[in-house]
Amino acid sequence: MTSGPESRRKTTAPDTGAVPGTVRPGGRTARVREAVLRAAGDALAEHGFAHLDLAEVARRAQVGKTTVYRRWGTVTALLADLLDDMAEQSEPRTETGTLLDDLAANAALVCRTLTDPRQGALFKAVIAAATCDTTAAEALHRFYAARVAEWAPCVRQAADRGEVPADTDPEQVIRAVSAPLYYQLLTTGAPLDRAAAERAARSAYAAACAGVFRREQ
Amino acid sequence: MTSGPESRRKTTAPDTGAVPGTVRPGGRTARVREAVLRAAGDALAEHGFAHLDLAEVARRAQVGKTTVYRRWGTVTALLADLLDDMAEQSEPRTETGTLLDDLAANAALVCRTLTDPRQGALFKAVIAAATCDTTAAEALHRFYAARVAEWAPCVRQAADRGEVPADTDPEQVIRAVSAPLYYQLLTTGAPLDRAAAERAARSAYAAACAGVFRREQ
DNA sequence: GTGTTAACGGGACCGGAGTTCCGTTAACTG
DNA sequence: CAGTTAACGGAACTCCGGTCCCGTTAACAC
Repeated sequence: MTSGPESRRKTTAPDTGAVPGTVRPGGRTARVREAVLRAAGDALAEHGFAHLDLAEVARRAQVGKTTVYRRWGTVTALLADLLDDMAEQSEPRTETGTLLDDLAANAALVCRTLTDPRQGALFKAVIAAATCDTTAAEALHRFYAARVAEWAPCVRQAADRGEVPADTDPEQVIRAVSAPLYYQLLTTGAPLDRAAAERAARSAYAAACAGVFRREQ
Repeated sequence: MTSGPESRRKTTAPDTGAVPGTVRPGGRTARVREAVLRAAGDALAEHGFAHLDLAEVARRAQVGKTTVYRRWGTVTALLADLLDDMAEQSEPRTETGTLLDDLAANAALVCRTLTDPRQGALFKAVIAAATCDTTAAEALHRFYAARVAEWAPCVRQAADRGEVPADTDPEQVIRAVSAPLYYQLLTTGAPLDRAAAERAARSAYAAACAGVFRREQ
């Protein structure tokens, strides 16, 4: 009863089940992706997550509405892709020689990122998306895991120098630097300034020295 | 040219500009509000912020769709009202006698709240809403300001006892307890367990003792 | 170069969120 | 206990986000 595969052979390919953009990722496809991600970032910085619609993104990117829906489908999926794209352009870690200064540098970097109108808006949006969508949440976890892993070595070096207990978990220290900054961004109206960054670094440093972040047992 | 106020006097009142529910807040109006807030909480725990629509809330609450749109209008406004409602039912602070234990009690409370399926979902949703809507953001700030103010006294008492520097800012200490818990909830997949709460309390305590949260100068 | 077909793009289409209209119910006043 | 009218509720309507269809363009293979 099934119509044979040779019947109705059209120029339109049968669905391969795969996501569009994976078989011929060059040229036009790459240009479209770039334009859409840029437009999405712009729209996000203006309207925020709640009022972001794919049709408008398509318009801004001068790309067919259908294309955006076919390749990304949902706002959260687009955000996840945007975050993955951004993960590739992270500033390299600086090394100062002391743990406190390294942490301060990290805090300043986080602070700068969250304060930047464009990046800040993006992060807020992705966090919002992550609260209600698994795909976005996983992208966010991946992103922070990578960032934390990049900065962890400075804690390991400090442990070698004897600045903190030898069995200190480096990743916990790095997260302790970011936590108060994100918390302040989300739950208070107060602006993220240099003092807040300084405090975040000193707080994480004091806790690490006190042995709060030592591994279990 | 304006039609006089006596012309066309209908039974329907002219718009007073005020939000419905403020002039006759008793009886039916109160019942409607209660039913809608309950239904909104239920829907939120199920679908999350992104897929919450007011029509469904109205259906669950067995209330006219029009009523919900008239009184709240947007999802974020409804969330703000829901948060204000929740702010009234906070558990009272416990007093243990030492700062570290007080902070641990606070951390445990926050942890319990965020872990609870219903309250946790609500908080995630409100945070998401706050990232893109001023009304929700203000409600969130009010909420945390109240919570922080409730717990601040334990730091003040500790300062009197000499546990921490006298010019320690109590609110910063309390926020330092919550920050890592919220950060973990949002940016990692790791579950919020007792150990995380314990760490949050000890970290804030160590930093406070080290004088990180002293007021400017 | 030529051929295949992945990927794009315009336009018609559809469903449901949000609005408007107006009649009904019941909260407050005296 | 009436009278006034704030607030509710059903139903029709509008508008637009998201989908579908199908023709066009151009990436990759040879």
